[in-house]
Amino acid sequence: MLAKTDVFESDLQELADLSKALAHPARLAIIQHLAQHESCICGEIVDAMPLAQATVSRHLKTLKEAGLIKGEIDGPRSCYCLDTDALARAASAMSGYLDEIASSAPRENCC
Amino acid sequence: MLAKTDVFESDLQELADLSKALAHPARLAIIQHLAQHESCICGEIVDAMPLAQATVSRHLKTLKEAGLIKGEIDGPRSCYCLDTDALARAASAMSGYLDEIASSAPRENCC
DNA sequence: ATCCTTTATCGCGGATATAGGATAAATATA
DNA sequence: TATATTTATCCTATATCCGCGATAAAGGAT
Repeated sequence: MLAKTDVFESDLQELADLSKALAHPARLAIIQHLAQHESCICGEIVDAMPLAQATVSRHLKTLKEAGLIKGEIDGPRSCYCLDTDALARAASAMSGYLDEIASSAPRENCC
Repeated sequence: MLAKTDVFESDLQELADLSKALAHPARLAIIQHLAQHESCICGEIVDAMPLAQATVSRHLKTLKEAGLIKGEIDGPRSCYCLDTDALARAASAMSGYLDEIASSAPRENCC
């Protein structure tokens, strides 16, 4: 893209990036899985998803690039887990935006 | 897509769709603009965005298809405004998901 | 050293997303 | 009726996303 997005405020850009990371059910399911299970071995995530290993690995990379999860490549095993601080910041940013919208006065005079 | 996404739970699919609608700074800016201004004439939204009219119109369509905004085509003018009920539901769904994640026990034993 | 297991990456094909010029449609106005 | 205004849509180009088979990389096991 021709960098036309640079003209938007950085907080909106960050929130858009976060939304993009959340914009796939597989990634939402991976986050949920990591939250609900002790283990975070990659193979178990793959088994829990109805997708090929390569596809899951790609989603994990996307989540890692977004900073929502952490991963340690440990030889033939990889350990993934949530970045709880980052997720808390993400939740805060998202609810901050949506609450600000929700608290705006309704427009009865149109639509 | 080969309908592979159908295998995910519908609530995750809906949340992913919502996230996708929010996954562009222009759309976030449009929502913010509609929340902050009385008027919701399309032309004013176009003027407020650093994008071409055709591009803004497409983003508006995306938001409308996601159910986040309402629009009335009224001759040569169009009136757009927030669907506050839908946005409230969206905020609830998003925070419900993220809070559930955040409330999961942290995993000190890995990563 | 040779397999075996696990995971990341590459490469391809197909589907979407994004941007915007050009144009059409709808209506108000002169 | 002719014109101007406003907005949606069409079209094209480009970029990104998605899924997955194939392969590479990195250890562990025998």
